[in-house]
Amino acid sequence: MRRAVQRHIAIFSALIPEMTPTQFAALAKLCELGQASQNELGRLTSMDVATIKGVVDRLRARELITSAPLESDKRRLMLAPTRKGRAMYRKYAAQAAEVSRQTLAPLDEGEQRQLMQLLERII
Amino acid sequence: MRRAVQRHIAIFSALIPEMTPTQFAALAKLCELGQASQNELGRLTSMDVATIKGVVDRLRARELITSAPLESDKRRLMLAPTRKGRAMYRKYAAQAAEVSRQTLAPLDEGEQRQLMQLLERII
DNA sequence: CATATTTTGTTTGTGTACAAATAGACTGTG
DNA sequence: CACAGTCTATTTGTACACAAACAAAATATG
Repeated sequence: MRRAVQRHIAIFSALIPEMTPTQFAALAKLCELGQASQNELGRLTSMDVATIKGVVDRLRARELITSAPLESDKRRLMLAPTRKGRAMYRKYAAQAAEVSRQTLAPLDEGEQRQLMQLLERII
Repeated sequence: MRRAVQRHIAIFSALIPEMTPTQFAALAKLCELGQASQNELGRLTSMDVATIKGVVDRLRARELITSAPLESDKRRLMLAPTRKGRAMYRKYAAQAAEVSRQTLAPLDEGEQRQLMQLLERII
């Protein structure tokens, strides 16, 4: 599994050198949701609180997302993609699908579905 | 895949808290080989040169392995497990198999074999 | 209402993981 | 022999990934 992930990340970096798979995952999820708190986004992308903080910090530093404390719950840090972040997401959405395609390329379509289903079940 | 690896690591940590999966992988491979250069061990465990260095440093700090420059090729750093390292490996070899067993537990035997084979093919 | 508990976020420390630059040692070829 | 190219290891910098400890805010419960 570790090696498979390594290969997947290598393919991602080749096709989308502008950001990491983790950053893209967070940005993509946030674009789908429109907005979310940092903690929510972490849960939805399976990232630790410390990890998501780092990812969010880097996305914010690149002005791909914004963050602001929520008035109604001052603990929560609401995140939203910027125009630039949404543009970045749109730009690479198709490429991201291509990453999956290339990663699974050695398998035929049935095998690909099978692998995905088996992985789902051991999560 | 990332989530599956996360779960696998969590199971590993629960059963073998004394070391990380990466450290165990390196120690196990070195015990199987008897000895190897740092670079060789890195290649055989799919670790980057910088990564294997860190892993080796930590294993050596815990006196699980030794390292010495090779007389016949002064570039190479020959590694070997210590008595303590071999004992550690023996102690956890069965537990490591149990980690795999638990990780794959949601699948029946045929599905487990299938998953392994599919993963092999996308490496 | 008061306080115990939970939730959210931050900080620190350790451990992978990889790229790129560097240095020293070896090998092959002219 | 010389020296160009290769191999091994190190260093530095960036980016996940998680545990543990902490603080502040919100909620639950008596």
